[in-house]
Amino acid sequence: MPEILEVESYRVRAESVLRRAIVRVRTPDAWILKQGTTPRQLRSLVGETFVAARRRGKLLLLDTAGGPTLGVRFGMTGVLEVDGAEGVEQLRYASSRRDPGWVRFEIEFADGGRLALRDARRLGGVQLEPDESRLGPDALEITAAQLAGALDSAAPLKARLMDQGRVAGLGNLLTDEVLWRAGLDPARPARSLTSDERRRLHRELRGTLRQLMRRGGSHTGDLHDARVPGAQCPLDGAALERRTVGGRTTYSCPRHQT
DNA sequence: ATTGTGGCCTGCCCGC
DNA sequence: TGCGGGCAGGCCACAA
Repeated sequence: MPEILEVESYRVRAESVLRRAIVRVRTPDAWILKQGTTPRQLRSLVGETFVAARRRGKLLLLDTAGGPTLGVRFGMTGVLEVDGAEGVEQLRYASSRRDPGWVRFEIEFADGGRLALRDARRLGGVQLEPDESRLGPDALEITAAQLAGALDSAAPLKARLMDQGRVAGLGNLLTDEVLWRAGLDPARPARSLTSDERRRLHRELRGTLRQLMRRGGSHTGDLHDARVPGAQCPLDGAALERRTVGGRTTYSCPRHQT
């Protein structure tokens, strides 16, 4: 499940394709072309070079010098391959199989290298000129004030944190981990947080993302192994609650998340 | 406008 | 051993 941490590691890896001439674009699966992007438009990348690898939330952005910007989304099982290697060593739920039929999009460079999207479940996507303005502030950079703005809502706290238009980058696992660490009930109305609780959430959000980045990804959280039916809270031993919040399976501790 | 719901996709895992 | 059903979840269309 590529969340912000995995996509950031893809972005770093994608920097190695900058300034390399694009000689071929393959689009074997038209399904993953989004927002009306056509194979013909994508072939206009031939002759260009990428000059910057950016990221906003879970969206990877590859800018060309004079041509369009390429946007890549990874869905749940998407993997970025660069010159045959993967940007993330172990993606939970993403099979490590290298089925050639799972390559949905591929760019070849003059030196023989390549950049490819491999996605077993086809939930990822590729498009030219993605609308970045639809995304909220990036979760790795978000300020306390921006977070407070994102939480001005009656919607459940978790739903708001996962709304990519409000905060960009958090998925189901990271959100559960952050709220568990912050001791906040995912189902609480977002605007019910006190200023102390908002400060705590902001601090835990930043700390969690940085720590899990160093550990190796969204699946390395302290709550992660307990996100199974019947497990106990790793913090206080209470029986974890499993429910649906914001449309997503949610694990939380009824004792210390209030 | 805001919030919630269902569906898409398909590999994987569990129980029979 | 094979098979069916449920599940995973990012994202989008649509409903209320």
